[in-house]
Amino acid sequence: MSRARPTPPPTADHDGFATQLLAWFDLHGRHDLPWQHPRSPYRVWLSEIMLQQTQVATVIAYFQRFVDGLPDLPALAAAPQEQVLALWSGLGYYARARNLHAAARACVERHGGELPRDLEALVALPGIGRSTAAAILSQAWGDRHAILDGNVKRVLARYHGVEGWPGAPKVEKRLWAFAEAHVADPALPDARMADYTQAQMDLGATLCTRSKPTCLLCPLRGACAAHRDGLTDSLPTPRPGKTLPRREAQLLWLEDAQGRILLQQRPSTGVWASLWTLPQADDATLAREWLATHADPDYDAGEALPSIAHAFSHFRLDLHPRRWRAVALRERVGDNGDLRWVPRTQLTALGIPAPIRKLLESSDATPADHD
DNA sequence: AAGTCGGGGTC
DNA sequence: GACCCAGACTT
Repeated sequence: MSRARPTPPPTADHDGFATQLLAWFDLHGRHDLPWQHPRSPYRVWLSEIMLQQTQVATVIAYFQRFVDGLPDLPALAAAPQEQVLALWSGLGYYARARNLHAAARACVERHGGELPRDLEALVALPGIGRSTAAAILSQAWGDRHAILDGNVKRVLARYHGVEGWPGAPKVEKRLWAFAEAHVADPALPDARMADYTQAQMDLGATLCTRSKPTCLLCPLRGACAAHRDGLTDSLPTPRPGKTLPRREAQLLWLEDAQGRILLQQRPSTGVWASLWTLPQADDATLAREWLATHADPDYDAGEALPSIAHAFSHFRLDLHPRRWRAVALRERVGDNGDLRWVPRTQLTALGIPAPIRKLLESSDATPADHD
């Protein structure tokens, strides 16, 4: 060792953690998730990517739609990016979709069209980190690897009484050490690695929840430090607070005489990268200039629609939509570059951010006669 | 170590 | 409103 550890190494590793957990899983775990039947490396991989920072209930419908359209790795690799983003549309964190796509193509080029059964090779693929790679290997093949996702962090922080925000590298390193120690327990059979990985996540998702954990039914309560010390409400330590900045933007909703909507593809970097949205301006003055440059109607003739408040992880965005109907674009503008007239029936084929799609679908296809 | 990247569920 | 969630990536 290059340096002395300030904290003692995990010693409470072979204490029945895995044994108790597996016994509970057999009776009370989730055995009917879509990616478990059938369970294949491709389906496990896809589910793990979709489940990054996203809850199971949200993922299920997206997973079904995605595997219906792209049922295996070669199909994903051969698909155009537009289709992949359309299937991901509404799920968020769109870099996951682009990385998934790129990783599939890398597997075709480097691994014979299959997902490699190797931790380092998986981590080398875009979008797959240490925990996701371990989850894939243990669930798809039963290989012996520790995972450390949000569920396991919460379970281990309570079970071992680990204080400090789990996102801090120092705390995360301790949690990894505990996770590895449990996996090294000889009482955990190789044949049960897939169940063991699933069991940890099921416990965290159904009993050891962030608020109001159901300790009465927990198979680990006998050795849980937080339960013993009355710290289940304060562990894991919450993330340090930060106030989010607020931004505003104007949305220009233009429809032509046929009811088609003018959409604009966003740049390949930044928020909503490569997705299709309404043309956007930072303020009303710039919105007026954009309209004067691209189309004929008077700005003030547009219908001001209710504002939309949308929260991102790192800022809040207030969108102010304004709508014009039966618009014609100026010469040399439209259906070129990043602008496209899109019929309403084609909206499902494009990757569109959730609040924009909700706005477009909330309104009548025909011009409103009210006033 | 901090910032970037969505959207929905929960309290 | 604030906080969280089957994280990874960039700087």
